[in-house]
Amino acid sequence: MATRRCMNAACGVTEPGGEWRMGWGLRSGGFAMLCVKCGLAYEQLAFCDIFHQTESGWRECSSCGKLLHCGCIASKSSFDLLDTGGVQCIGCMRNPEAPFMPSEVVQNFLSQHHQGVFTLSTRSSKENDTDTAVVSRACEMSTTTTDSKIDVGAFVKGKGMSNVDLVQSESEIRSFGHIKWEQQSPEVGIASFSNRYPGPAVSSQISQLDEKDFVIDKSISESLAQACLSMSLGNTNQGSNMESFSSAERPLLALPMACSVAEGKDERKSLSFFQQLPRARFLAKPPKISNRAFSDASRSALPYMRVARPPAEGRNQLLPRYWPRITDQELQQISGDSNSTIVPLFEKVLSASDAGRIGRLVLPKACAEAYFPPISQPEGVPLTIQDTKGKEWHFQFRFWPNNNSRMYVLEGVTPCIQSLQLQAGDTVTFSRIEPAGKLVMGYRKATNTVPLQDSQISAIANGTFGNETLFSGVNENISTVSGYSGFLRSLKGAMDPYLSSQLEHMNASDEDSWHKGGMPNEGLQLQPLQKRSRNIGTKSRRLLMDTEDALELRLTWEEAQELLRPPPSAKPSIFTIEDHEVEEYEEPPVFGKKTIFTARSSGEQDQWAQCDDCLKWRRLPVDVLLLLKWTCADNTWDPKRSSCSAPEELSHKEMQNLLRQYEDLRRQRMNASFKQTSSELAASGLDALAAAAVLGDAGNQATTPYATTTKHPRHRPGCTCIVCIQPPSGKGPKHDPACTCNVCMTVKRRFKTLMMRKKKRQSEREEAEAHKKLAWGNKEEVEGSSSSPKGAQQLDPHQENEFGPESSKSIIEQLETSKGHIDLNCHPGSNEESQTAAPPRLSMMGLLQDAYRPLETYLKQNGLTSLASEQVNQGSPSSFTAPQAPGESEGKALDEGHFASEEQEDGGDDGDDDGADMVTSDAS
DNA sequence: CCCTTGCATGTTAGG
DNA sequence: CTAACATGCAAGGGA
Repeated sequence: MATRRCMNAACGVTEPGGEWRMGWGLRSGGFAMLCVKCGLAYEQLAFCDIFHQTESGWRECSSCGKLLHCGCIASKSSFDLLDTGGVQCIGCMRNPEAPFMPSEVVQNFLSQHHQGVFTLSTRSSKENDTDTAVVSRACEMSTTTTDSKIDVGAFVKGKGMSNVDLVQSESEIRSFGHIKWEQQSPEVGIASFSNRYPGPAVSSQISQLDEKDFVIDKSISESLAQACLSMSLGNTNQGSNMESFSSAERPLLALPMACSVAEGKDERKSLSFFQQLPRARFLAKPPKISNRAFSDASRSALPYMRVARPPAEGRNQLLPRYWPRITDQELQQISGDSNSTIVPLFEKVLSASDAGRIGRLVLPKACAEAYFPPISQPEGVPLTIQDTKGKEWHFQFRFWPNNNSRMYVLEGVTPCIQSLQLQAGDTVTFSRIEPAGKLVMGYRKATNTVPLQDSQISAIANGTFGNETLFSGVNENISTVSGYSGFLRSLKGAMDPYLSSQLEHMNASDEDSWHKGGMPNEGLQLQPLQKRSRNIGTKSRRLLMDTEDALELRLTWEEAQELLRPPPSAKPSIFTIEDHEVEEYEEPPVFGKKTIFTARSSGEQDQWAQCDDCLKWRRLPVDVLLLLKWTCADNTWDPKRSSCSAPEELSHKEMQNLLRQYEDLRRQRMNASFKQTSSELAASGLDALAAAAVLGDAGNQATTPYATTTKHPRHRPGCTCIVCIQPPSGKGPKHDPACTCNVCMTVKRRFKTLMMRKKKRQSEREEAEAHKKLAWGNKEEVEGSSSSPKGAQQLDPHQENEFGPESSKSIIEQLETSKGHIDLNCHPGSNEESQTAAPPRLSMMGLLQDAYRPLETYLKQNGLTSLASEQVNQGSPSSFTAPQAPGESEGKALDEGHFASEEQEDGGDDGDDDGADMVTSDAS
C-alpha cells in the first residue's frame, strides 16, 4: 500500500508519522502535500513567491500587518495562507479572533498563480514507491488514505476557519482528488487538455466538493479548472480514469514546478476558464518524466536545490531566465549572520559584451524597471551595489532610448567584473537586503560547465545522465533526423553556452539537482533546445568561449563522434540519397568504448582497448567497434588474453608510454585541426591533412600511437575506407582507375567542376577583353600592341605554362606513371620534390595547373571521353580559390553548391571546407 | 591612438 | 510581428 510521504525527502516523514497539510509547495511551485513540520517552512517561502508576484495587497499579514517577504524563513517569522485568502502570521493564525481576508483574494490568488502544472500521476501499487516517485520536488501522496489529518485549508477552505485540520473520510479525499486529477496518458501533450478536460466537467466535479461541506466559489473552481487545464502529463502508466482506481491503485499527486512553466506570462491577468484553453497550449510539452527521474540522491539534495524562483516583487512579468536561482545556502551566505533577509531579485548570465571591457552590463528591461530605482532621464542615477563580500561597487544605472523603448545598462561594471573574475557565461545575481533595502550582487561561475566530459556526453546519450528528461528531449529533437549527425547536432546544441549554463545544474558535482527532477525548465525544455541549437554558428560566434574552451569543446566533440556506435538493438532503415545509402536509426546512437589506435612501421594497425575490470590493455583488430562496457572476457579476438588474469601484451611501462604518446599526438592534432579551422586564411583541409600526415609520420616508429587515423583527421577508428587503410608511407592499396568509391567520385566531380569553372572564367575573360576593345577603340589597339601580351600574361601568369606542351606532357606522364593509382598520403606541400625526385608524383600543384587547362584539351590529351572513366585528382581549394576573375561569383556560387552536395557524398565527412577531404596522388 | 559614449542595427525569443 | 537584447560602430575627447 502506498504511503504518503512528505515532499521534502530530507524530512523523511511518512504516514502515519506526521500531520499533513496541503499547501503551496515552495519547491514545486504548486500545491503539495507536506508534513506539518516541513510544510510550514516550505509554505512560508512559497507564500512569499505568491505574494511577490501579486499586487493584491498581500504584502502584509492580513491580521497584524506584519510584513511578509521572501526572507521570512530567515527572519524566523511564519506565515500561512488563509483559506479565505491572504496571509496571516502564525501568531494571528492561532488567534481565533483574528480577522480574515475575503475569499476574493483566494480567487485572485488562484487565478493568478495556479495555472501552473498539476501533474497527477497514477500508478499501480505493484510499483515500488521509492523507485516510482513521479515528480521531483513535489510531494506525493495517496489520496485514498483514510483518517489522516490533512490540512486542506491552504487550498480549499474550511468554512471560514483558517487552517482547520479537516479529518476527511476516504471518500471525501477521493472526491477531492477527483477534482484536480485525472489519469494521464504519457503520449498526450498538454494541448490535448482542452479536449480532455472540459470546463463543465470540472465544475461538476467541484460541486461534489460543495456537497462535502467544502465551500468553493465559482472563481476557485475556475482556478481549479485552470489548474487542471495546465495539468502536465507526466509519466503515468495505468488506468484511464480516477474513478476506476481501485484502492490498490493510488493516485499520486505530483506537482512539478508550476510557475516555471506558466511563468513568463502575465500572472496578473485573470483569464476566464475558456480563455485559458488556448493558453494551456502555450505550455511547452513537458519532457517525459521517468519514474526514476528523481533519484533518491537528488531528493536528499532537495533543501539545497538551485531553484528558479519566481521573482520577488515582480511588478512585471519576468522571463524565467532571469529568475534567481539562488540556493538557500547562498542566501544564507549573503545574509551572513545578520538578521537581515535577502530578497533574490533576478539574475543574468553575462554576455560577451557584459563581461567585456566596455564596462556596460545590459540589464533586462523588466528587471531594471522592477527592482532598480525608476529613472526618467537617460543619464540615470548612481547605484551602489554590494557584493557578497560586503564590498560596495558604484555603478551608473541608466538607459538608452531604443526603438521607442529603453535599454537599461549598468555602467562602470568593469572593476567589479574583473575583481570577481567574471566572464561571459557566468551569472550575476541581484538581491536586496531587507530591511535595509540595499542591493547586493552575487555571482556564479560557469567555468566548469562548458566542456562536457565524455562520460557526461555518454550518459546524456544514453539518457542516464541525471535524468531521462534531457535525453528524451534530445531524442525527440532528433527523432526525424537521419543518422548520427542530427543527434550530434542536438548534442552540440546542448553545448551552446546558454545551455551550458543550464547544464551546469546537471553537473554531478554541483549541489544543484534541480533539473534532475525533470521539471519543465528552460534549459531542458525541448523547444528552447531546438531554438538554441539554431544559434550555433551565428551567435555562438560571439559568445563566451575563448580559444581554449573552444578547443576543449572541440576535443570533446570530436572524441564523442569517434565513440558513436549504432544502437545495439536497433536496425537501421536504409534509404538512398543521391545514390548513397544512408542508414537511419530510429534510436539514437550509443557511445562506445574509447580505444586507441596504433600503427606499426610495417603499416599494420592495431586497436587497443582497456578492460573495465582489470584495466589491462588488450590488442584488438582495427575494425572492431566496442560498446561502452568492455572487459577482457569480451576479447574474443585473442583467446589467450580473454581473461583478466592474463598479462598485458605490452609491459606496463610500454603501455604507459604508448598512452602518453597517443595523448600528445591527439592534442597536437586537435590543435592543428583547431588552428586550421579558426584561421580562415588557410581554410584548407589540407592543413589538417598535412598535420595529420605529419603526426602520422612522426609517430611512425615501431608501434606508434596515433589518434584515430593518420590519414585524415576526421575518419573514425575502424574506418576501412581507402584513406584509412593506406599507411602513411603511401604504400599499400591504391585506388583503381575504375574505382567508384566516394573519394574517387568526388575527385572526379571536383575536377569536372574545376574544368567548368576554368572554362567559364576564360570565356568571360575573353568576353571582357572584347568588350574592352570595343570601348577603347584605337587607344586600346595602340596600347595593346605593346602591352597586350604582357598584360595577358599578368592576368594569368601560369597560362603559358599551363597550356604549353611541356605541361601537357607532364600530366600525361604523371598519369601514365601513376597507373591511375591515387596515393592518399602524399604530402600536399611536396610538389617540387615530387617533380625532381623519382618517382614523379602527381602533386596538388600539378593537378591544379592541369585543372586550369581547358577540359577538352585535357580529355583529349588523355584519351578520355568521359569523366566517369577518368582517374584524376584535384587540387587544394586554397589554391584554386585564389584567382578570382570578375564575374566569377556566379560560377563560384554554383560550384560551391556543387561542392556542398559533394561534401555530403564524400565518405560522410562533414567537410568544413572544400579541401578537407582532399587526397593527393602519388605516381609511385 | 586609445578609450568612452551614445546610438544604430542585427538577431532572437516571445506573443 | 515586435520588443528586447547583444553588439557594432562612429563621434568625440583625452593622453
